[in-house]
Amino acid sequence: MVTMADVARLAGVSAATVSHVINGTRAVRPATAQRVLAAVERTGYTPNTLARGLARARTQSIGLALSGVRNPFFMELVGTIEAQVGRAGLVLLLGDTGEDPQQELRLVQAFVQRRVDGLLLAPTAGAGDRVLRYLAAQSLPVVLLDRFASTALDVVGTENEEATAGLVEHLAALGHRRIGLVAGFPGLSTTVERIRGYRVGMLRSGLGEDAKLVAHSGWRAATRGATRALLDLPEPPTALISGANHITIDVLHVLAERGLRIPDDVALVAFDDFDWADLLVPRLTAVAQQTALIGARAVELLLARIEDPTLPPRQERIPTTFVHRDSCGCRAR
Amino acid sequence: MVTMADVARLAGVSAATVSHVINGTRAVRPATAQRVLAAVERTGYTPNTLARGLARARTQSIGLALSGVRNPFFMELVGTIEAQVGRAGLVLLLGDTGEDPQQELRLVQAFVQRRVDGLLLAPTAGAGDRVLRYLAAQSLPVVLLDRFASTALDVVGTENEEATAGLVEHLAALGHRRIGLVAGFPGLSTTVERIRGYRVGMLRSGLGEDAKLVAHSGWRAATRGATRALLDLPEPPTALISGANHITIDVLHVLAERGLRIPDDVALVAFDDFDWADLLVPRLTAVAQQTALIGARAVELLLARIEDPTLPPRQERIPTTFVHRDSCGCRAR
DNA sequence: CTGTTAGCGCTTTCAG
DNA sequence: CTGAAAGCGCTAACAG
Repeated sequence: MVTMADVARLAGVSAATVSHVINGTRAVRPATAQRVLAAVERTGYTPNTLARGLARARTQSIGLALSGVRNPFFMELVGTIEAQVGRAGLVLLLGDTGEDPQQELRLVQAFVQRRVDGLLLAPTAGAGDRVLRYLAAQSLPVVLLDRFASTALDVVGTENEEATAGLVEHLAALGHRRIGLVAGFPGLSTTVERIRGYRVGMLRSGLGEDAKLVAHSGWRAATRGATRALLDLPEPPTALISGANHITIDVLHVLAERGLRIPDDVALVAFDDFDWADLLVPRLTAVAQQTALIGARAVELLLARIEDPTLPPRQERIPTTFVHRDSCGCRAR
Repeated sequence: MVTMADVARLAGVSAATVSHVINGTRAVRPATAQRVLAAVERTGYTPNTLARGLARARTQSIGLALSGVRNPFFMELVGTIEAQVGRAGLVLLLGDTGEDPQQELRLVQAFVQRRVDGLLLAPTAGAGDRVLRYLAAQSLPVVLLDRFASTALDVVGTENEEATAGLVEHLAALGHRRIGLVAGFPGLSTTVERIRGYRVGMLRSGLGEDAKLVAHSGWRAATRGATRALLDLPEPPTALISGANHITIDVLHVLAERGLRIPDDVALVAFDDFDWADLLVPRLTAVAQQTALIGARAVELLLARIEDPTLPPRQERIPTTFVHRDSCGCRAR
């Protein structure tokens, strides 16, 4: 591996000069610069970012920790974030928390050890304590993704409550009285907020609260079990709301396995939209998160905070859009 | 930020000793070790991986470069690879090539500068030259993903040709004579192999070659256009094969927009399966790639090569599985 | 079993 | 406009 010293020798200058022409960090006589550049070219020199990072205490990299296997929504987010980060000339370190606080902590520590300049994190449900405290101690620029787990940090996420309430009201307006919710991973702020939104919607629609109508899911098997339990109620719901991306797929599977027709036997609306949602029969009515916006905004906030760590914490709610299709039973449009 | 020297001072030992107890790299008197560990604990010391990497010429990180936005299949791959890499105690740097050779080169260079220990790359179509040559010059452990773009490097990918031929034969056995193919991104080895497989299948089935029956797609708009063109042929195909993941979604959209019924108006089979493929009506018949296996194997090969860079190049073809459902027109099972 | 001493490759004062 | 030199924080001989 060719080093800066090699280039310096070949160009007949000092390492300092090489460094400066490479970084454009001080004026260099054009002729000298030319020789350096030529030497770089000839040797195929590539700066060693480790050494640079060590000297500068800046690595031009940021960490992203979330739970992707669990959630297609996050995989989309990874895409938009990677693009954004790349455009800023930074490199992305990616890790999967698996929704496990232990793993999450390990991951975040690994990132810290790598001296990332900033961190994007979708905190796990149990995270409240450990990771957030650890992060605070590191005074590392952080923005939380999707989940409002702290008011002391920047957070970018979706407006969950009103969106879910809207879903309920839509169903209620169609005459549904028993509306079930298959809620997301327990303990996440998104889950909590969507459940709250569901309640608000029920109340506003003059429908009582019936705790039995909200099913608490977990990992895949649990989600299907919870859905079946809902359908097995003495008085089963006539309409279902799926609380998230991956849940929708499970709900659809269960409905199919029971031979229930949508929307006639049971209407369905979902939180989170898909590429292929209008390929289903009936086409899926859903609330869509603005993934690209969320990702872009999160990166912006992080870069700003890296620039100026003293900024007051900002919490941003990105609005959803309602995609009115047919599974709600409207024969829409 | 607390440094190793701080810990050493607090524990009343030399930095060398601290280093050795942390890395378990030489025997240390238990009592001493205890003091060091205690000091680490008290100070909340976190090793600086940059410095370590600089000294060891090893970063415990690997780079992954592919085109995710373009391809859900790759996003799945990212998931399995991340898990595998994490399990090995390494960190993953992720970058998106956008199927653009320029961007790909920049990305790979960024990874090299970061001194990743190894690289996983799904080379772009135009990559043959630049990147691969650059990589060769770096003598960096590399394994290519999905695309057989070099015989000098390790490659892990799917068995494309026979799988596609099988799809054709399946359709032909059902009586189809005009079978169309919506091929993938031009120039990729996967695309080339699947087209070849298509031809083989046609020949074996006693169907001639008709170049007009294979549509060459590109980015999204192009894919839909190509599909429409196929359907607008004077003698349109009675069956369609989708050449990849994302193409299937576009094909389905076009079919829907034309009001064509599957499989009656046109049968459809696809390369690549989905989570939700059996939620469609009719359920989609497809050839599934073993994503998890591909990812796992790629990481294994890379780790092995990092251990021993002199290994001869290995090229592995992971077999596909045929998921027989209804869109082919069999009313299967 | 432990400490000293060189680096690893780059950046950045401080002089000139 | 340019060079010398002192680190950045850690590892790894080399001595004891």
